[in-house]
Amino acid sequence: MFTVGRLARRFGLSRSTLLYYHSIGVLRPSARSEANYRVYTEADAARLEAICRYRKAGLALQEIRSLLDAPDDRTAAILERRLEALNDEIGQLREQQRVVVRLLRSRALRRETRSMDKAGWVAILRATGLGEEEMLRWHVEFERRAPEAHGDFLESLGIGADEVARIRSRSRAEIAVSRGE
Amino acid sequence: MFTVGRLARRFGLSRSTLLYYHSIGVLRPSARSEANYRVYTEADAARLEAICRYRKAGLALQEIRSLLDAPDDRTAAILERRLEALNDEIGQLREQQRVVVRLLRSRALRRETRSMDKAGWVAILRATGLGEEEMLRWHVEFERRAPEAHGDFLESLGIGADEVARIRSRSRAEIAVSRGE
DNA sequence: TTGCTCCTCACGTCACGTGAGGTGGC
DNA sequence: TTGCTCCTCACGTCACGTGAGGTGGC
Repeated sequence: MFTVGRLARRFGLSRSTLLYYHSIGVLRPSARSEANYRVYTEADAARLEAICRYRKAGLALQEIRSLLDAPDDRTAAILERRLEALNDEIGQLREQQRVVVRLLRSRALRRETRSMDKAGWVAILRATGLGEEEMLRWHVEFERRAPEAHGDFLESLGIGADEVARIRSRSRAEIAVSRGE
Repeated sequence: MFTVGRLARRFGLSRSTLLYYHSIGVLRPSARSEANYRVYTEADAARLEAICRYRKAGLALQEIRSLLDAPDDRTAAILERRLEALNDEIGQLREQQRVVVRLLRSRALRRETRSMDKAGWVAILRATGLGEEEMLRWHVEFERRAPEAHGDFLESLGIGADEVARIRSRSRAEIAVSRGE
């Protein structure tokens, strides 16, 4: 003999789940106590166990109800139908995965073409009228004012780590020189 | 310039879907006509196209809305999160598949143990007082009155096809004898 | 009396579908 | 006038979760 809360805890469910199961008639308590409490018997618990098994298979509660209340010659057919439905659902999620991957790729592509690589930047700076010396000056200023951002920027151009390190150390050397060290 | 119905048809959606998109603010028409009709522009259509793409990825409409209205540096993160969620969901459905298969197997097993095998039948018939001769007579009767059912029955006992064939041909031979052939 | 469990509504969720009752344009 | 589309509520779906307001047993 159980009350709702006890039965719920025994099966790792919430009380409101059992109240819902009662309301839709898939699991009705065998009796009521004097104080109008729901009283569940061992037979009710056994039924709940079956319900949980079928729920783990993803069957709808209405289906479970008709399955438990009807003779079980339909059970196998229902389970096989569920198997097919699961295949469909998994296929749909796989399709969604493909869509997500495509979206990620197209975004990466767009960013690649939208953002700049080394050649593009050099071209712009040169068009602005900067020579080799001014470009070095530009790196030095960038490194002096925002060294981390400078590093991030260089890496975002797709330059190798060693070249990034070379540019930055050369910039730092120039900074030291300008300080008279 | 489109009205709801037109735009819906163009994208293979229902009118109520667009009404719903309006109500939650993910796609608001740019204007209203004199008669209070929703008026959608090409820009709205472009936005709807993006919405459909993200929906095919299984993103929630709220997420899509914030994704479209915010700068898109969060897009990649959201898509990657969706990819993980999809993996989880697929995993859960696979688990459900395993449960269904187990249920089907256990049902088959239960039926096997509930139903009879050859030894069980022979034991029952022998306990009923039948000797070898009467058992042959029983097969003969069964084969005479319902040959297909006889075959099904023998196969249901898990007997090999060759033994089934032997039993039945012997039964048929007896039938022929009893007819005086 | 204090906690605890119990009770019965009733509303919210998500992405729509489906009327109901009424209006506007060809 | 007849169809057609349009409009705005409002309710239903599925499996619960979450209060709200109140009662019973240790």
